[in-house]
Amino acid sequence: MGHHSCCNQQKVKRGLWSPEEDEKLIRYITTHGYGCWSEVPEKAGLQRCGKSCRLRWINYLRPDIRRGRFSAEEEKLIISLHAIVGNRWAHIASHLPGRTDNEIKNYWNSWIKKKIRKPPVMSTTTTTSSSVTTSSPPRSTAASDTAAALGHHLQTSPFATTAEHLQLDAIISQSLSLPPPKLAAGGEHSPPATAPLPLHCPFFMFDTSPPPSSLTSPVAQLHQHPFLTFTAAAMETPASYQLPPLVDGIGMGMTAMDCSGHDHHHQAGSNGGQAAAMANGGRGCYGQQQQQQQQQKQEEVEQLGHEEDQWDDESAQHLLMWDDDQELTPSNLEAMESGAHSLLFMGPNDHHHA
DNA sequence: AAAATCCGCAACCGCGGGAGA
DNA sequence: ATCTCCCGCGGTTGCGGATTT
Repeated sequence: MGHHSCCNQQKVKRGLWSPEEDEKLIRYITTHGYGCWSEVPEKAGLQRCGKSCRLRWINYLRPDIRRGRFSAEEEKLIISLHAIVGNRWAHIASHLPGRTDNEIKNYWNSWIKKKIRKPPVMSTTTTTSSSVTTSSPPRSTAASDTAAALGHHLQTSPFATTAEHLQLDAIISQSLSLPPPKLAAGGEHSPPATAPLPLHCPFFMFDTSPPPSSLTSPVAQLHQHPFLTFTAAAMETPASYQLPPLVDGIGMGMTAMDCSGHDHHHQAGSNGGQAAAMANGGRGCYGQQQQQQQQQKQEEVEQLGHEEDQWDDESAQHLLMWDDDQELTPSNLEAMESGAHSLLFMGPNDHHHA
């Protein structure tokens, strides 16, 4: 395994940076800038490759870098953005000033993944904070529809333009920074008027095209649900009620997983925490035919040891775990609908895996 | 107290894409 | 049209401190 082309020279140092090296790099960049990274090491008197210098500067030495723990708001933002764009860490980082993609990636891979593995305790007595989400209805907004359409387009079209990516970016930014828009008026499936969803509720990037009129099942009625607008195609396939793809393959092949398992234990999808979750307003939702699979999984989970530390984060309290080897069944959907679910959270996807 | 294990984080690696020759 | 260089990104590794046994 050779090093990167810029690192082929002899005497290129690797590993941790010393304070002296940091100082040299800072001094050089603050006085000269970094026009061409490949030239930086030589001009700065460093025995590093340009790539290493760039990484060190961007991830650690930049003056505007923000260090320390992620705040609750940042955490929610990460969750929401990840639900939309998936593992595009640089994209997510662009919405979190002072945070680097590397930092967010590490954060997600450790902390949030751990949370997904240690699911919430579904208490019947809701907390004060959860009262917001349990009563919050699904909502659909013009912005989310636009984002959904854009997301679908960017995913499916090889000719998507930079402007379209920027547009999606703008919508995301706006939606995450402005107060939740009012619910659309009217509609036979209008949700009850309740408090707006909290910040952490992400968009749904599903196809919002109307279902065939022939569909009259509860599943089909979900199309009218402003918050659960799955594709008609997905709903029409009895064998596998899989969620339609989100942006860049997010949600591909993801299917429903039990959310009210015994002992409140849930497991995210395997393959390194590839999981999605759906809030269910504090209620469990089961697919009966999933029970056996679930039990098997539960046993595996229990063998892994138990969650003594409970998942008490508000933003994660009502997540229904999904796994990519299980199916989203009509009964699941009905249960979700009746529970006035407020959050759909899509975890990392593994569509890159073979 | 020492060894083993876990976990967070910094850094590396490989790949894809854009720009320029 | 092709090649080369460089940048930026996501995935992965490995170090070192913290925690557990």
